[in-house]
Amino acid sequence: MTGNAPRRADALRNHDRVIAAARELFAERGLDVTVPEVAARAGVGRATVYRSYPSKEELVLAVARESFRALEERTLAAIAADDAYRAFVAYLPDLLEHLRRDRGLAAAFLEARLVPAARLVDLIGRLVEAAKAAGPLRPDTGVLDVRIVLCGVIRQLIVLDEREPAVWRRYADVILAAFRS
Amino acid sequence: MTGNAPRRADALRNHDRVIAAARELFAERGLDVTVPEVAARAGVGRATVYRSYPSKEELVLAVARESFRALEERTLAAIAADDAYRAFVAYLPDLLEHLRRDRGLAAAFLEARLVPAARLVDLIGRLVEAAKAAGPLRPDTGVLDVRIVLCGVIRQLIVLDEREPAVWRRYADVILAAFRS
DNA sequence: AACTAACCGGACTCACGTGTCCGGATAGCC
DNA sequence: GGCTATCCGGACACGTGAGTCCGGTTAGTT
Repeated sequence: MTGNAPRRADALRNHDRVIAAARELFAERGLDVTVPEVAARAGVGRATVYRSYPSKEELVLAVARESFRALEERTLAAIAADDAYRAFVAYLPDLLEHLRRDRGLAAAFLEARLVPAARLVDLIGRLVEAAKAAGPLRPDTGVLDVRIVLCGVIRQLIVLDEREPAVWRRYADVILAAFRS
Repeated sequence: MTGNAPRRADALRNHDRVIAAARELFAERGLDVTVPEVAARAGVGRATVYRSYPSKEELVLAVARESFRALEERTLAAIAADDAYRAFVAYLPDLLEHLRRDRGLAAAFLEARLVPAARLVDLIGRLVEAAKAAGPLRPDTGVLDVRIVLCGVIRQLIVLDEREPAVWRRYADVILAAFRS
């Protein structure tokens, strides 16, 4: 790690295989995928996975970090928009579509203990506050509503294993209605 | 069981202790309570619990059955009300208050595989349909919204361990807003 | 008071998933 | 082509919770 000694070629190749397998499996089936399953799909042994990522959480973060960063950027852009309300209205279906496509990302998003997830939820809270000042949202709306309503609906869509894009789109609209005054 | 032979006094006493302990623990902490914990609180051994209830699910049902029946009755009454919309508006905070008070009941309510829970959700769906005909609800609202929005918000309130009555009351209102057109 | 059938509960098995270890194999260098 | 540091992965240790079993005990009857 620190000494960044040149790692052996097979180690690098296996590392790539592991993260590719994890990316696929997490996206398809969420974070309940077990480490042995990831190892099997990658064609390596369990211990090889744990060598690159000391715990399953590290693996999850490695896979999801980029997606979180992208979502954060979109959120910041929406907050900074001229009309934060319109930006929020456009943002919601976009967010849900991303989460629908990647079950692992959605599951990570709902994991309040995960730092990037908590940060993103806070940002969305700030977006709601900004939107409130620019459009017809409930005056008492805040980050708690994001945590309860937005996260609750997303969690339930996952629990019920809903995959239909139209259904997810519809709930973007329903969530918006819940926030509106 | 079948021969309903007169059970010994100590067996009946232990049975009562077990169900009382289960009722308390489930209400306080939900269904994640383990069977050993129930046994310990009841002051009996594990096997004694399994004698009365062959599986944990049976125990849960035994504890929750009465509450489900009561909720079903209230739901049916609301469906049959003159103004189903007003009945629905009054019903929601009432339902949430019951679930807030009994975490085990709330957890059971969210367990779609549990027959009484599924039946209650269906009934609430019928209530929504009836209310739709009598008041300003979205025309495309139905039982799916109950499953996603109502159950989602309740699940998230539990996940975040929210216990404040005022917060639960507020979300009864927010859910209603989500259903409204 | 003695006897027996029923009950009690500690100890056990089983299943599953995370994380560790060490003997064997192999890549990279000389 | 040989040597060694590094990596590989099957086997293992651990923790948790559900559900079972059997020797000891006690309630209820005669």
